[in-house]
Amino acid sequence: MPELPEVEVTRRGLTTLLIGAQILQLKLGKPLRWPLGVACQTLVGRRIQAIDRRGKYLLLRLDEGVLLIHLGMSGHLTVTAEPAAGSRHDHFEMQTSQGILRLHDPRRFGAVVYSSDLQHDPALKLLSGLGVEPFSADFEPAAFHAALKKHRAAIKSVLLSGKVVVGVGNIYASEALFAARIHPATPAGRLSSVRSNRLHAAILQVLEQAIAQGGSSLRDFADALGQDGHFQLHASVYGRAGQPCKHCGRPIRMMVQGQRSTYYCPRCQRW
DNA sequence: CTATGGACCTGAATGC
DNA sequence: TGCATTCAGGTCCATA
Repeated sequence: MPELPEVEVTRRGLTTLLIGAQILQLKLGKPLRWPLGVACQTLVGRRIQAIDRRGKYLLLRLDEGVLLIHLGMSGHLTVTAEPAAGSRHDHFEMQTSQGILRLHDPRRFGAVVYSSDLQHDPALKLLSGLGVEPFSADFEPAAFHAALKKHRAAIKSVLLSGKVVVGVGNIYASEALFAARIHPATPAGRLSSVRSNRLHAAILQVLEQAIAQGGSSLRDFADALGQDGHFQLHASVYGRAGQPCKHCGRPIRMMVQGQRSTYYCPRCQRW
């Protein structure tokens, strides 16, 4: 679930519920991707002042230090009032004065890492090297085109790498390339400025639309039970191998790039 | 420096 | 029905 839109929707939901909350207790389950990096007891009493996002990382800014949360492949954050029957995949729980923040993450690729100061390891290492935020002023067509020129790999892989722009995951990489009518295997550095501009616009459009749709899961999110949103993704190509292209009717194809599935229309998307 | 493949972990879906 | 294989929304790290 967690591509940038889901993370952003989560961020907004958490912001309305947890700003100003004081941490009362922390509970850890099985190990996540990295250790928390601080004794739980140390964080008790601190307050959540703001919740930001960098790429797919959530940054809970405390009155001292930052809690960095990543949802990995299968992570899901909820806030509930009740202690609730703990599932065996709830690996992080933070009881606050305004509810219990709970990370449910079966695959445990997610992480919760504390940093007393973002200029510090390991947080610095995690956040440095990330590409520009798609919704920042830095994500601008000419700069995007210039950045793509440095890469010889397939445009799909470059989008996924997050080195040029963050937040475009496996689903939206395919979707954005379809919207821009660009073949996923095209070398990134070979895109003309016209096509690069089209991709730039497509990325924004696809992410914005997904966030707007994710808004429907926001209500569920704020729900006391924190049920899963099930907001549907009406994908044009993702997961639609063999089904007709919504534009030309030809069958959508799947190929593997960098061990990830890519979906595309061989007719609408060209080099 | 860029590019590629493996690793991490669990559950659901598919195949025999 | 049971068991093995494949695949899944991410990204760090070692290697070439």
